[in-house]
Amino acid sequence: MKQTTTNKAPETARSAVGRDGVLDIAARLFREQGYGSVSLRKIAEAAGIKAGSIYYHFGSKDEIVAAVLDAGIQVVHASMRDAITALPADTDGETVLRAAIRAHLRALLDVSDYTSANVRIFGQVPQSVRDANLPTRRAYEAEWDSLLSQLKKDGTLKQDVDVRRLRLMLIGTLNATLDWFDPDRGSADALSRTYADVFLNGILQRQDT
Amino acid sequence: MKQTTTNKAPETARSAVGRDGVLDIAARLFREQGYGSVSLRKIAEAAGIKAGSIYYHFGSKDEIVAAVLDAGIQVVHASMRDAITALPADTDGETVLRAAIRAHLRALLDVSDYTSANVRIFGQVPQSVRDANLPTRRAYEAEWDSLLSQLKKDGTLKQDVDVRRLRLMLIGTLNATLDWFDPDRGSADALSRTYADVFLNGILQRQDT
DNA sequence: TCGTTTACCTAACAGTCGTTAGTTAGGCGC
DNA sequence: GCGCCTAACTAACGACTGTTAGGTAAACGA
Repeated sequence: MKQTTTNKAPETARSAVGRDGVLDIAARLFREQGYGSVSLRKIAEAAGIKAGSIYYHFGSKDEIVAAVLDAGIQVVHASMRDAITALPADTDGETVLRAAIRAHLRALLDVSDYTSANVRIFGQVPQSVRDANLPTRRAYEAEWDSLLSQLKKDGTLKQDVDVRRLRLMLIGTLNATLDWFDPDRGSADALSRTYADVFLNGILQRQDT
Repeated sequence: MKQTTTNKAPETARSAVGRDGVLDIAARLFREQGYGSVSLRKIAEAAGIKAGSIYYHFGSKDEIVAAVLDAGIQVVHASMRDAITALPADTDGETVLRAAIRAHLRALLDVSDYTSANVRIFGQVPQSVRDANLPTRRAYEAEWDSLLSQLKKDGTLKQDVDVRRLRLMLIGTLNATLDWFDPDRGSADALSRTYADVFLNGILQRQDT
């Protein structure tokens, strides 16, 4: 999603940001300021070009924001899938779930302006743009449901958990972190361990010690 | 926060919505559509008046949205405090925490457009408006920290929980519900029980059966 | 009955928005 | 050297924004 200029770096005009560069900048601004406060003129200025020039790369503002949203899910989806497929086949369920949580949180907080922009602005964009992002979202949700269902079947999770509800709760909790996370107070990885501890074992002091 | 017309119902002009009525409508629109897409003209139209007339009741759009944000926290704060002070003094810690979770979720999902509007638009409003809402927020957060600290001290909670982090996680999780909650799929109270079960006991199948 | 207050109205302001049309200049293949 | 492609530019469009100034009509206290 980054990797501008596959070969020789164009440098045609002064700026040389190109389509990918504009998209990177749009994602960063959307993450920082939300959807409504980011105008095409702001994006253009940050990219060192003029507002009208954006229409050489994109057909509309909606097209930009839709591209940002899709890329955001694809990044976190790939991050989560890679994390769990990289584990040995006989890894226990708890470890797999911890890895998935860590991968999601990493993409959200450390790696990708696209993923954080998606979480931040999804609720602010026009309905049509939201709808266009839904298939990509559903694929990611299905990946989680598949993982959680398997963990339920193999006895890692309690048998009375509602997979869909648990997935909504999990992803909602992780995404909410974006509102208050401060890297100076602790890394995303440390936070993911806390999250996993709470979800897996709860916060209640247990009698059976 | 509702209760328009303490005594005789003005009915002066045609609409008779008044300041409180405009605020109610603004809160509803903000909850439904977010901050950026709700103009003063939309609020005015929904209230049956003209845009300029809003300036009789409020000095600016920021003043409206600030009033909505403050009321939103006050409603959920009162809901949560009332719920726990209504319990008998010797109520066990787990029950108190469950009551607090239920009260927050009720205010958010069932009772108040103000609370849901706050959660929805807080991240979208200008910095100055956010700052103005902070003292009210901090008071509510302090109430939670006080509750969680006491539960930790009396041994209800594990001794290694970080109160601040747990509070951020808890409220973040509850608020995230707003993005997907559908009353047709289950009540807010039923959902709050699921939340409490997960947070208190975790989702892991336990060996000690 | 008169003056004041309350709650609205109309009309316009300057600014910003997404978007479009037409133009320009550098680099590459032929 | 000529023509094309790429990536920008300028200038303007209509729509919409928050906001203001000044006017109006109904209700109320004296």
